[in-house]
Amino acid sequence: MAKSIPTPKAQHHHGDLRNALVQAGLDILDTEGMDALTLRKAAARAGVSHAAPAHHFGDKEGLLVAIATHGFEVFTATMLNERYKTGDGPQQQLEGICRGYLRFSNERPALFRLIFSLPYKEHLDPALQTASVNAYMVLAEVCALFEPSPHGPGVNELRVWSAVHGYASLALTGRGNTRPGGNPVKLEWLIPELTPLQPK
Amino acid sequence: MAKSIPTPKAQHHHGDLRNALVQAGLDILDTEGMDALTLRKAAARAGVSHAAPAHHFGDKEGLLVAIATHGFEVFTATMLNERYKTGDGPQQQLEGICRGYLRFSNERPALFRLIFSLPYKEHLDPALQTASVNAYMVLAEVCALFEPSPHGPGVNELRVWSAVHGYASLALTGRGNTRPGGNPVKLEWLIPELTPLQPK
DNA sequence: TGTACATCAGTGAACGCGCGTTCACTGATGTAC
DNA sequence: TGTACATCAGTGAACGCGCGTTCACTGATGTAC
Repeated sequence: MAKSIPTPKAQHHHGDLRNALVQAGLDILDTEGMDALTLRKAAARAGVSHAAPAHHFGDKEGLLVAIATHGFEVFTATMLNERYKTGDGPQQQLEGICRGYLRFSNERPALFRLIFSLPYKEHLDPALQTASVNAYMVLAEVCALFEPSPHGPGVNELRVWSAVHGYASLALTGRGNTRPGGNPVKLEWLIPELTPLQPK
Repeated sequence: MAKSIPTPKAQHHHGDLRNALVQAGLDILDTEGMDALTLRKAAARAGVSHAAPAHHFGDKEGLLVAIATHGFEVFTATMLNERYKTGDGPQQQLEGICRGYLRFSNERPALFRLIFSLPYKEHLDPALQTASVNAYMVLAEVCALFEPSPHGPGVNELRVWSAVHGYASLALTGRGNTRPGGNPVKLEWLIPELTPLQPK
């Protein structure tokens, strides 16, 4: 049995405040956007005094890093979730993760912007680094099902990534469909054509 | 002859304060970044009281729009400036404007982010709209030198734009060269291959 | 099992800061006659 | 050319705001014995 019955009254010890603050931050991003994301609002949404976040994150940057880390994890999960939906072939898998990419940027635009606004190389937070690399690995794994680019390793990944990231970014500012006619854009039009590996 | 000799002392009438404030804003963006761009700092850099900007721009949004408008014009000029540097052929022109695109994003990252962070469709400021469309027209004109995409009008533009915009954005966050080896990325690797029109 | 004590987590008040905006004002400019 | 007056552009003081951060504190938890 639990040591004490949790009452609706405020308890001094939250128990899982760190995660609660990250969740609060994600909620604020999704509902009010980046500018509204402050330590004070996150604390308020978590039901805690506004000085509490300092204990867990030190400063605001710390909270942003924690949120971005979680954001990359959600991002990775979204891509993986779409990966096999169309089929098992290399092309279907590639389309799947790109569809996941666009779904994430479309459904959680503020979070998408946040995770790609933190500088990559200088930032040494290990958890963030890991989460970021894991997201990239989803793409790299699928690209390994294709013939490597004649221009060198990683070039296929870069081409696909640039195309889908660019389209996602442009779409977020309302420039996704500047064509006169305006039929919906199909994902296949954007993804560079790669040659699947021949099974021996 | 001028009516009065301009003295180094502060004059009540600036004469060209609107442009001076836009220039001050551009300077701040280039040297200190987006977060440092405030009405008060722009006024200070223009050598004017901090309440002066309100007369010309109403509020902060107004200054941002004016800066972004100028930003689009510089962006357009940068692309045009590179357009013929490699050669007259369609492929060379296309590479040229893409090189200009990347040069602009690389040299003026904060300005680049600003012009693509203002929402496109909802924003009705006519000058900004015009400047933005003019930038797009540079790309559209060069794409007109190629066979139109079988998928419909504007699709070639969208593919090229997505690729180069995505690469530019990723490079700004330090993700432009994630490949193990790390040879410099060549522009031709990124641009989708289009078929030049056959001269009849 | 009970007690003493160290450690940890969250509180609440206070701090200074820079910000955008407002407003009555004043100095400069332009125009009518 | 000169005068009166309206209009315009920039001033400087003041306002309230929300923010991140600090700090002594208190309540809760965990541990040693």
